[in-house]
Amino acid sequence: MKENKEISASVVGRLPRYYRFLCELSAAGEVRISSRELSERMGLTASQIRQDFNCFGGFGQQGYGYNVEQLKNEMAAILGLDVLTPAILMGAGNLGRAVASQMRFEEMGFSLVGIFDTDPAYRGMKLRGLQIQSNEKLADFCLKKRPRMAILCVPQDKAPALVDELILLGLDSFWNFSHYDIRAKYPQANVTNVHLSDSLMTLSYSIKNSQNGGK
Amino acid sequence: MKENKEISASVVGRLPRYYRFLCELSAAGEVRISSRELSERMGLTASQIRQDFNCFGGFGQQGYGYNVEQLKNEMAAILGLDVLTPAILMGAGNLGRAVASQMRFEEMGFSLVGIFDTDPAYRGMKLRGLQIQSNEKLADFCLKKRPRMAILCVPQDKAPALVDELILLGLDSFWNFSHYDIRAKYPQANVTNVHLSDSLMTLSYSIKNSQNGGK
DNA sequence: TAGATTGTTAATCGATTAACAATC
DNA sequence: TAGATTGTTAATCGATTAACAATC
Repeated sequence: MKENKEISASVVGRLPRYYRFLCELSAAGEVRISSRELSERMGLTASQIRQDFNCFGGFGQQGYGYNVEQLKNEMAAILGLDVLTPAILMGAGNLGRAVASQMRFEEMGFSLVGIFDTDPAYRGMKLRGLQIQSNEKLADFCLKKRPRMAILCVPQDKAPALVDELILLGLDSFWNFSHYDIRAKYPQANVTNVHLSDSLMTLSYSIKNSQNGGK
Repeated sequence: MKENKEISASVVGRLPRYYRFLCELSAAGEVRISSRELSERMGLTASQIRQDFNCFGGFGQQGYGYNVEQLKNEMAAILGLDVLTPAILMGAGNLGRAVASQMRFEEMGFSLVGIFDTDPAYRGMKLRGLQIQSNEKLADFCLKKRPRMAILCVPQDKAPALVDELILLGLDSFWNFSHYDIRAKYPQANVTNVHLSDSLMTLSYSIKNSQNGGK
């Protein structure tokens, strides 16, 4: 793997999709694939695919293409799926519970080790075999289990203080479902934002600006 | 509004965030804002902000800046939030229920008019005052209520056939939480994808490629 | 060897930033 | 009027695409 140059966000953003297609090809028993074939399946150019892969090294073979299994494994290693980062869920509301019960964390480079919510109504409830705990137990828990990543599913106004606390407790990575801008205050943190409402408004834009517009 | 040129996806992707900041400014009672001030708050360049706004028309005034209230309203109109598109939720699993109960559809240009799930276990359950219905009632429902958008929260393998059906029933827009590539088959559909697992893998990448790497 | 397809360099395209004249 | 800030054009930067020599 070429460790020198920084990989652009555009390239990184395409990696999970490459990985997904390679998993499907692998599951379907395909042994080799050319950049042209892959480009047709994925709706990209073959050039882009080769450029993207070559950010990380030459995984192909001239005249042959790429070995599906090998490329899939390379991709998993690049994405860091082979090392599990311990993660906690903060906020066990509708969205938090959906995320906790639905995501296959272990296949995505994480293991969910704790779930916290301030609301006593959830106390005792279990998700994925994990009991929902009070935030009062957070500090102790972090000392013992050393989670590194937090999934932020708390209400907007609770996010800033909570992030401050989590940073103090040694976490440095966030999967952020709130609109709080973590990177503004902690530029060194690893942050991936999921802004569902932004995504929905984007759809509104494209509907109202399509041929049929308002209908 | 300049109706001529197509607006790039990069610009459209920034509109909801502009709108969000303008709502906050408005709520805080701010009357005017300059592109420089806004750029500092948002972490963008003033140039970019002015370029973005001017895709849609000149909303500012030289020497003064922008009127917060007016700009907010313009933004809402551009995003099409003032017209509600009727939408249905397909799939009332964890994620579907979270989305249905959490999103403020009416503030984002949509109204949720129906919820459907094949699983009889959900029959009778209510979300936002809407009863979860059997898919058998879908065709009749669409004839009556004419939903235009569907939120796809169904398992991977159910998506292709379901989209075929929804297209036949007159829907042309999708908020897609599955990995099924709707646009490949229906290039004219309005589609916004939410790929939670891709998002999570992206975070894994940035963690494992940060200074501390694997830890 | 001949054919295929990569890895990589060069060309193009688009998006972002800088600069500044227009003007409130 | 003088100062501020837009709208817009030009310059820069980065990402995508095309081309092709290297090579399996």
